[in-house]
Amino acid sequence: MEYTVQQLAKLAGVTSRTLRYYDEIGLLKPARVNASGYRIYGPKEVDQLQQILFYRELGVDLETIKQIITSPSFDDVQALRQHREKLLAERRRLEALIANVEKTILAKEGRIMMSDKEKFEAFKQQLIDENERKYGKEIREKYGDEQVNKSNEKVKNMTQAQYEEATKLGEEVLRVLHEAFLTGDPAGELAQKAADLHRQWLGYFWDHYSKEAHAGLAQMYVDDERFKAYYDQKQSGMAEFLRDAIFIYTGKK
Amino acid sequence: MEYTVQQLAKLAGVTSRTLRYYDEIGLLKPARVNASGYRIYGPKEVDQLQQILFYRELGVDLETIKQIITSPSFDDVQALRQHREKLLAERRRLEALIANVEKTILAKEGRIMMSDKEKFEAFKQQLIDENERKYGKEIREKYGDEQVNKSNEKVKNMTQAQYEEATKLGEEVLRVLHEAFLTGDPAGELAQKAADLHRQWLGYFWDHYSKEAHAGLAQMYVDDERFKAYYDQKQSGMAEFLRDAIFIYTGKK
DNA sequence: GCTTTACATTGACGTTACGTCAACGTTTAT
DNA sequence: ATAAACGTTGACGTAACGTCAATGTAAAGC
Repeated sequence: MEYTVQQLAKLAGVTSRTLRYYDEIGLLKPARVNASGYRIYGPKEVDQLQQILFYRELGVDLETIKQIITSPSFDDVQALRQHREKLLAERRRLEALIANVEKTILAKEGRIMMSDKEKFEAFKQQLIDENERKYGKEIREKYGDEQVNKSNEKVKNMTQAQYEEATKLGEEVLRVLHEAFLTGDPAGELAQKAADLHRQWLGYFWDHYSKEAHAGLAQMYVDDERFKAYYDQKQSGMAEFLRDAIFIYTGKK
Repeated sequence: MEYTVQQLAKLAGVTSRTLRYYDEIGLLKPARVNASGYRIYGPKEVDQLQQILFYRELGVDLETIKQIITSPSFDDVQALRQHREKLLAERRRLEALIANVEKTILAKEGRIMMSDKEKFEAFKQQLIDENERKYGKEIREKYGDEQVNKSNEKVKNMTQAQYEEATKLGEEVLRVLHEAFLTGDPAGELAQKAADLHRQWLGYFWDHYSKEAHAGLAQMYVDDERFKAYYDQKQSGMAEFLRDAIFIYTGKK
C-alpha cells in the first residue's frame, strides 16, 4: 500500500507536520516524491514508523531513535522484544504509581501514616535502588531483612493517631529513663518502669513481642552508633543504662 | 520537616532547576526564603509537589496544573481518586501496547498477518472510537456484530502463508466464475465448480460453514454495493450469477 | 582561622518536538 | 469552472526545562 502524508498520518495517529518533521531530520524519509513534490510512503516506511512510535512511546528522543534504527546491526524483531521488556517495566512502574495514589488517599483520610519519602517513592524507582544501596543494605545485613521489613510495614500501616501515640510514648520512655539514670540503679523501680514503657512502645512496631528480641534490641542500642547517639543525646551512657535495665527486665543474659 | 531546594529535589526525584522553575511560574512557591535568599519548603509544599507530579505523570501541562491546584474548589482527595482512574486507563493503554508489540513480533516472524491499520491500533485508541463510528457501525448493523468480529479475528490470526493461499484461491474463484459466466448456466459444471471453490475460500474466514450462511452471503454480494462492485469488476451481472450458482450449490431458496 | 568543598542565588541563552501561521501550487468533486 | 481539500516550503512560536556563567553562603576539615 502507498500513502500520502495525511493518509499515513491518519493511519498512525500523528499529524502531517510530524511526518514532515521526521523527513526534515532524516528520521523517516518517504519512499519517493511524485512529480508535484508530494511525499509518498510505502510498506517499509509504515513499519519503520511503527518502530519509531514504539521508541517514542518509551520516551526515547528522536535523535537516539534515528541512530538506533539506522544502525547496521539493527534487528527489528530483537528491538520489538526489547520494547516488550520496557513496556512491561513501564507497567510495573504504573502499578507502583497506582499503589502510591491509593496509599495517599488512605493517608489523606487519616487512616494510615505516610512518610515524605514514601510520598515520592513511586515517582523514582531508579533512585530507590540507589538509596537501598546507600542506607538499606547495611542495616538489613546487620539485623536481618525480615525484621526490618516487618517493622517498616507496621509503621506504614499505622494511623496518624497511632503514630502520635507512639511518638508520645517514645518521649515518655526517654523522660523516665533520664530520671532513672540519675538514680544510677538499672534494677531500681524507675529503670524497670522505663524498660516496661519501652516494651509497650515496641508494641507499635513489632507484630509480636519476645523477651529475647527485646534483649537483643537493647544490645543493638549499644552496638549501633545511630541508636546509641539517639539514646545518649541527653547524657552519655544512657544507651548502656537502658540495655542493663532491659536485661534485668527480661531476665536475659 | 523543612527542606532546601536540593533536599526536596532529591526526595522527589526532580532537579533543583525544576523547583526553581516551578517557583518562577508560580506553580510551587517555597514556604519562605531565609535571610540569605535560600528557598525553604515545608510539609504543605511537599504534599503539593506530590500532587503536581501526579498530574505531570498524566501529561497535564504545568499551566493547567497550576489552575487546578490553585482553584478554590480543589479537593485533593477527589483529585487523587481521579488520578487513580487515569492511571488505570493508562495501564489499559499500556496493556494494548504490549499486546500490539507481541502481535507485531509474531507478524515479523511470519506466524500471523497484520494489517497496516492494526500496526498502529494501540497508539491511538481515541481515534479508534472515531473510526468505529465512521466505518464499523453501519456494516455491523447490517450483518451483525458477531459475524464481522469472528471473521476479522480469523483473518488477524492467519499466517502470511495462509493469507497468500486465500488470496490465490480468491483469484481462482474469480477466474472460474468468469469462465462459467460465459456459459450463462449457473447450474452448469463450471459454475458449480466456482461455487465449490468459493466455499473452500470461505474456510479461510469462517470458523464453521453452513449452507444457510453461504446462501445468505451470496445474496449480500448482490445487495451490498461494495461486494457487488468487486464481483462485477470484470463483467456486470457477475454478482447475480455467483448468487444463482451458490443458491443451486447449497440447494437454498 | 583559613580554606576547600558543597550548595545556594539570579540571569540568560540553548534545546527538543513539534504547533501554527503564511503564501502558494495540486487534485478532486461538483 | 470553481470551490474544497490537500500538498509544498519557509519561518516563527512554545513548553519545560538543561546548561552555563558569575557570584554569594554554609559546613567541614585542618
